[in-house]
Amino acid sequence: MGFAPLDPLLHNQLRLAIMSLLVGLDSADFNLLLEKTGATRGNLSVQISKLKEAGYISVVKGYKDNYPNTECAITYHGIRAFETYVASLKPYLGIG
Amino acid sequence: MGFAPLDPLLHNQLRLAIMSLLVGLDSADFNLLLEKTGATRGNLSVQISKLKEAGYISVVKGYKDNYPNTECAITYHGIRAFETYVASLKPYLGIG
DNA sequence: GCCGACTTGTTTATTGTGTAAACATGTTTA
DNA sequence: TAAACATGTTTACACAATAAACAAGTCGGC
Repeated sequence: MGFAPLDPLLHNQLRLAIMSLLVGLDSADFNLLLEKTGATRGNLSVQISKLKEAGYISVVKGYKDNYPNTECAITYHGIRAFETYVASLKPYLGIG
Repeated sequence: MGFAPLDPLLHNQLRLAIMSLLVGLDSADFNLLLEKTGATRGNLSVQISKLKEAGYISVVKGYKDNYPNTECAITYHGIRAFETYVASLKPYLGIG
């Protein structure tokens, strides 16, 4: 029962919250993530970029009611990474 | 089902591994932690200091077979913090 | 005894990361 | 048309993580 390395990208409160939401939601826009996570815009923007860069989420920029709108969705790769992270973390927590 | 803040002190791979071990072990010396975590000495030393500083663990320096020996044990405060962390983290992971 | 290798840990220095403040761009309202 | 608002992005700073360098003592051969 060793301690597996934890994906550093997911081992961050905000990025993990984003991924956790997207796993259950299929898709969410910037403002929904903002509301659900309680993050600042700046921080949310940065972390979305990192998740996108890693291919964990897809980001589509469009417009909604004339305003810019950023729609995020988790990718298959992201789901795999999230599941691996959760499994790797459990031994640390004394779970399962 | 919001996302509670995660104790930054515990939301770190090495410190979490140390705490996880100490929860189950009552007491462990520097070398045991070194072996079980796979960390470097420098890193382990730093993170032990931080956990001690927070009152999450107690550190007793003595000697074993003529060599310096650092014995670590989790405190009641540390157990509480660990349990709170685990409970706070679960919603992020989609657990219970 | 002395010198080099080993043991146990600490301190430091560098690199990276997290975050909020400042900024950019466009839209609505008065 | 000016002020306030909406949606993000960029940047700058402080903090954190880590390995390398260091310190202090111990053992073992000569």
